[in-house]
Amino acid sequence: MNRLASEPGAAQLPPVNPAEKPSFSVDLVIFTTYEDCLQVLLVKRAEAPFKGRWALPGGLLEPGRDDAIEGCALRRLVEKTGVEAPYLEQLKTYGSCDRDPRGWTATTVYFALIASELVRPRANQETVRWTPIQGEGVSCELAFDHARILADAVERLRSKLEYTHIAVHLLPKEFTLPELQRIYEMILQQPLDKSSFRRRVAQADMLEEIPGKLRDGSGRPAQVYRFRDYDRRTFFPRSISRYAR
Amino acid sequence: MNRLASEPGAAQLPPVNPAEKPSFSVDLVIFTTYEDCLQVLLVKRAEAPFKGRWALPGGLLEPGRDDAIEGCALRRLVEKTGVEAPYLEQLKTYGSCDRDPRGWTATTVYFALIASELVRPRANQETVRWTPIQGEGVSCELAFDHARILADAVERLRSKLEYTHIAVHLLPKEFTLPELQRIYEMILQQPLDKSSFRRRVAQADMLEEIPGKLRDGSGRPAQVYRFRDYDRRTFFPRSISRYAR
DNA sequence: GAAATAGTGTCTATCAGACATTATGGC
DNA sequence: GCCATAATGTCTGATAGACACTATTTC
Repeated sequence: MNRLASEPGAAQLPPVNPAEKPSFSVDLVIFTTYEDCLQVLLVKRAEAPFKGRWALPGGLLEPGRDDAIEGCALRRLVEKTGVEAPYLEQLKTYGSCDRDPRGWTATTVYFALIASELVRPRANQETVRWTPIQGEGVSCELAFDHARILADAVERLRSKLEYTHIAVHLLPKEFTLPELQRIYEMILQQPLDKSSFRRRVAQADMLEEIPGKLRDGSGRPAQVYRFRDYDRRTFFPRSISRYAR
Repeated sequence: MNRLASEPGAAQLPPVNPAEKPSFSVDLVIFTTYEDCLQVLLVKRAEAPFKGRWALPGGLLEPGRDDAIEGCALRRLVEKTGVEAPYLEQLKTYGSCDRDPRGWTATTVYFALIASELVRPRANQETVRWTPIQGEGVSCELAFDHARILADAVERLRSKLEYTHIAVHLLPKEFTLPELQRIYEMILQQPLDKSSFRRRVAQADMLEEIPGKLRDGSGRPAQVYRFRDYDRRTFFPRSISRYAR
């Protein structure tokens, strides 16, 4: 509040050299659950830099094509997975002069949750594949700063699982409570008490049961539920980790 | 996972027309507490568009000057306030073709908390000023989509107050518990129970008392505390709103 | 002593966590 | 009947919220 009374705030341009603009892209961390494991979608880079390495899907924002950042993220998500109505949330923006050897770049990263049942079979496992999350990331080396980005996304996902219901977006429209609990345990990597988990879900009042039942290979069939309101955000009063045994 | 096996993921390449890059800027929501009210720093726009309107401070990222986005935010914050070590956190990135009449722009917004005692007296109240937060924003009309951005920042601040200790960054290094409680009440806009508040702070074990005391105009003097660790993030097990009476 | 504010003590309704018990299917 | 899993019931220790009470200063 001392120097520069001259600075006109956000008053920018016209006379800005466009070559001095940083490149601006949108990247995606797309999660699903598959074979009892949290998985992330990776693509293999066909060009230098990091040619041949696995990376998060994404690409340059195209001002002539995308009206807004989120629209760009959604478009690329649909292109990659065919899923039209995913859970999509902005994670963070990463930008510096040294995260890409080609120069100053900024990328806004979104993370998405989709049910694996909705993903259409992939054409080419050589260039696009699901990769299981182990700990904070994946076992292979990723291009650019994508390992860091993925770690941030996994942390955000785990954190939000503690106090929201977003895990339902990893399941198809109809599911059972044991299936939902399994998602939580899989991602949080710890067993949860069944009774407490069900009490918590009931209190949130976010599910409605469907009079039909689902049978399993063995044991008593489980009640099938439907998510009541895909838009409303449910917040739990306490952290779910306290349900750990 | 079906169409385009051609897309090389984040592969972006040299031959992109720089004129098609969106403009990329960094904006700041700088909060302080002052005269018993949460305040935000606004600057008056000197140029069109929105000439004469109040706006959030910020400006274009300069790749030749800033190594990273956060560095750019910190530089502009120091320029505006003189505060060297603020609390600074990335809020969100807003980008679309219609948020600025001049064309496609993206802006990464940071929000900062500083103690009003640390701000050096401003040079020119005509172009830069603190403005009290009322409800979700300020009473005057803001330029661009800054009203929406400010509302998001206020919401984030209130939300984080519920489960973290970030309010200490709005106070000078040494303060009393009634002062800290007053900050919480001011921002959350509800009275809190003194006993519960103190129990909560004690459990977080984030403050250490200084054997000296602070006297007030009237009544018993209050113990002065110092924040134990400005880097460690303290999380509370429960939401603080439950302490409301 | 009165007023004002800081700080402590205590009671209680609530509830998370633990675990036992019952329910319902297949074989 | 047995096994496996789903679903419900019950007990208890911990604690948030409420509020009364004590402490320490100024006037």
